Amino acid sequence: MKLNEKQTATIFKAFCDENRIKILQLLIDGEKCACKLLEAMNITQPTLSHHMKTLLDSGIVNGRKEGKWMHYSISKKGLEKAQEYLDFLKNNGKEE
Amino acid sequence: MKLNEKQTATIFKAFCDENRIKILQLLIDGEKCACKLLEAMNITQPTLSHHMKTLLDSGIVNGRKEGKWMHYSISKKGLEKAQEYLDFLKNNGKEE
DNA sequence: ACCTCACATTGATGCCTTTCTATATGTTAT
DNA sequence: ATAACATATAGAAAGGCATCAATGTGAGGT
Repeated sequence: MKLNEKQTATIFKAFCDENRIKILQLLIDGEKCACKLLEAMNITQPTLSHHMKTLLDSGIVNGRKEGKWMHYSISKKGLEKAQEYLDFLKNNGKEE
Repeated sequence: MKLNEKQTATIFKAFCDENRIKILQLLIDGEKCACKLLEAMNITQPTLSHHMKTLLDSGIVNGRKEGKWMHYSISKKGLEKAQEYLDFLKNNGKEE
């Protein structure tokens, strides 16, 4: 595994907050702009922005700017990285 | 998915702390007792105990008491639960 | 140019987590 | 019984994180 402990923790930060899980659920059926997410959640706009930053940093979510809108979507690549780590643990440290 | 946001977050708490990742790495090559983990880590015994509780709560680690020793190991079942959730996200909310 | 809208950033506050020391619990050996 | 050991728990201090109101930025529209 080429990731260190800190990097690994950063990836999984995406999944260890209730509100971020809620956001991921909202993104399951495809890309959404921040304003749509905000409507669906019970938090203020700066709080959403904060969580989106965490999600982007984790690599689990992609961001795309279009005019004044930010569109967010789940990153399959990011998910695969997380999955790789779980597989790594499951296979006793063998890389597959 | 039968898990709510809180439960999901609890599972992934296992992976979002640097020290807990280090502990998981130590458990990769099989069951270890708390004292062995303590030797390998740079933390005090109560701190280790705290992290082990978090790991047990997440379901990612199993605990087995034998005399005065606690033996910890990675739970394949717990890992699979985490994997299921990642698959769920990856497959746009389809259960496989 | 100006205003408005969508979002990010700043700074403050409260809470939750990590960490420690000290102590309790439970187990084994003497 | 008691001593020694392994681990858990309690309580406190420190740091980090989530949250908010206020403000900044940057894009479009008038």
